[in-house]
Order: sequence, then C-alpha cells, then structure tokens
Amino acid sequence: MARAGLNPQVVVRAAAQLADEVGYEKLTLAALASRLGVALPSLYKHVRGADALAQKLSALAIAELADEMMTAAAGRSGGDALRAVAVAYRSYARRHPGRYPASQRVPDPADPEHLAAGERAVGIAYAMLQGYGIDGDAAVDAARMFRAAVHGFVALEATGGFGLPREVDRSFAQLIAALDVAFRSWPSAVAG
Amino acid sequence: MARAGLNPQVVVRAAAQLADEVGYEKLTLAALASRLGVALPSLYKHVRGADALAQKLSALAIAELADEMMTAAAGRSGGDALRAVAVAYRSYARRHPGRYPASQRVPDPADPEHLAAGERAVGIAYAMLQGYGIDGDAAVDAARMFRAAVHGFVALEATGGFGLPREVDRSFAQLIAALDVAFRSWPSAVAG
DNA sequence: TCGCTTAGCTAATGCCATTAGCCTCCTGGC
DNA sequence: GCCAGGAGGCTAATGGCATTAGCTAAGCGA
Repeated sequence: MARAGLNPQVVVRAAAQLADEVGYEKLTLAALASRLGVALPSLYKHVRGADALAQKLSALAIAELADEMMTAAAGRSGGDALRAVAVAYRSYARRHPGRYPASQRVPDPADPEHLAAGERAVGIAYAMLQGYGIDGDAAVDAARMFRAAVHGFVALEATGGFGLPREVDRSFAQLIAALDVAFRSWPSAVAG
Repeated sequence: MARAGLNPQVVVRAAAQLADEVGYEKLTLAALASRLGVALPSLYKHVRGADALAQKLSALAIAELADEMMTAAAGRSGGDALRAVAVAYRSYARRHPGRYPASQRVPDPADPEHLAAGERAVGIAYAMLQGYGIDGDAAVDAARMFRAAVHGFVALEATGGFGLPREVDRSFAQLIAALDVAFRSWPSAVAG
C-alpha cells in the first residue's frame, strides 16, 4: 500500500491531461483513478467529487487560456492584437480539446482564483477593444461579440460542425477580418 | 398491462419536452420512461438506446429550428432577413433549452431527414448572404461566421456566461448590427 | 518511540443503460 | 368467430459509475 503521493493539484492536472486524451465528456473518476493507479474512492481524499473536479478543472483551464491570450496580446494593439488573441484562443482550444470545454463552465463564486482567471480573460478583451476606441457599455457588447464569435467557431469546429478541415483555417481568418471591420466601425453599428 | 400506445415519434417528442424541462444533460432514459408511465426497458422497443434517442432528438430539433428560421426569413432580405433569422434562432434556443443543445449534435449520415434539415438551415444562411451579394467560397466563410456568432452567443447565454439578463438583449442587437456591417463590407474584409 | 493524522483500501448502496427472456394484447387471415 | 403470431409491454440480471462508511497502515511530530 505504498503511498501514491497524490494531492489536489496532481489530481486536477492528471484530470486535465486525461480529458485532453479521451474527451471531456468521457472524463470519469473511474478512468482518472485508474490512470493514477489508485482505487476510485481514494480520489475523494483530494477532491469532493466529480462535480468539484470539473469545477477545479475549469479554473485550471480558464487560467491557462487567459495566460495564453495575455501573452498573445502583449505588445500588440488594434487588428494585430485581435488576430493574435483570436488565434491563441483557437490554438488553445485545439491543443486542449478536453480542457477547453471544461473552461466554459461557469466559475464557482466561492473560488477567488477561478473568478480572477475569468476576469483576466475578459479584461484582455476589454484592453483589445480599447485599441479600437471602444469602451463603456459598447465594450460590454463588443466583448460579448468577440467571445461569442470565437467560442462559437471553436465549438462548432470541435464538434465537427464544419466541413473540410482545410477550409476552416481560411474561414477563421475571415472571421477575424470581419470582427476587425465590425470593431472599427462599432460606434456606427450602435445606430443600426 | 394496458398498452401505453407508444411509438418512436411519441417517444422522441416526449424526450424533447422533457429535455426542455429538465435540461439536455439531465435527459435520461429512466426519467423519460417514468414520464411516459412505462418501465425503462420498454423504451427499447421504440429506440435503439440512449445514443439513438439523442440522434433522433437532434434531427427533430434541427428540423424545427430550420423551420422557424425559414419562416423568419420569408419575404425579407438584407439586414431585415439577417435580423429576423438571428432573432428567430435565439428565440428557439431560449424557448427550447433542452432541444437546442441536442440540435448541435452532428447529423447521422444514415438519416436522410436529419441531413436534409441541417442543409435546410445552412441554405437559409446562404440565401440570406445572397442578399448581401456574398456567394461562392466567401459565402462558406460568411455562413460559418454567422453560425459561430449566433450559436456562440446563445450557448454562452444559456450557460450563464454573461452578466445581467437585461443587457443581453442589447448585446444581441449589437451583434446583429455588427454582423450586418461585416457582411455589407465582406469583399473588402477578404483583403484584411 | 509512540500516537495521531491522513492517504490509501474494501464493502455497500444507488442510479443508469443495456440485454435476455417472458407474457399478453391486438390484429389479420381463414 | 377463432386462433396464430407479431409487437409492445414486463421482470430479472449484468455491468459501469459515483458516492459514503468504515477500516488500516504509513509517516510525521512531539
């Protein structure tokens, strides 16, 4: 009965890796325990249960995603920043097909780090929009547009909602270009 | 042991209603059987299993959604059509919080009606874009942009990813306006 | 060194999906 | 009008997963 040396962090990281391998919906405590070489109930010494694990995984993923978005945005503004952040977002979703869906879970209000990571991601969008001269209420709308378009795209791509893979890159580039057009004329769009 | 009078259509319709009530992820054969007043295994006389039920539910939902989009688009073009179709799409997703996620499942290639319904929905988008003078490869990209933005928005809205409900209507109107701007200048966006 | 906390374990429970096999109702052909 | 068979119910059994309870041993600290 040698100790396996687990702790909450190790468990969550293993869950993230396993989710990326088998898919978020197939991430199961049983599979995770098997991967870690322990019996299933042993996991309860480190996480409260399946739901709590999903919550912690969400916090991990959104923090990673925010970090990569921030790195992409660094030193860029306007259309450059838009493109870099959007590409980084999609790249994360593609490299981490299990973590990404996890990140979309609504943050646990009782987890300050989770909330902070979420706000960090939103903050990057606001900063990016600032470069287009968009702020205040308009920035709320524009940030939601950005999130919706990019999340929608990667979600549809992940579920195979699109056709040939080759063309998807071009479509994403067009989406970025279209967002750029929309953001550059955002104030006039308000009148529409 | 009076016959319950079930058939595949009745079962799928009941599943749709139940999904809207309890949520797609909580739609379970056990709950459905209970709702229909039969024992769980009895459902297997009408559907092959949980996965097949999800598939049939997806076909039902995408057909309904396509119908509502088509009705909204009828007699409209350009920005009017865009707005009407987008509003109809979101309206369907909000009125049918269980059916809508089901509709996002990738169609069963062996189900011609399912495929047809999916293509009908995409066709509406193409027709709408025709009103902007967008066709060919550009229409593929623009249709994906439309789908991504609208799906992303309603998905984030459904999971509570946004803040106060009041402001969400305004954000959606802005999203439609932004799409209108993007589509009106789509050819120039290609260069970007 | 001794004791206590803690990280493992096994056992038991309950829910769900699925399959097998039975029984009865209804219908259709004679 | 009957009876044969298909179809639509059922119960029972199996297996996977999550969760809880309670036991045991490892390792740390006094």
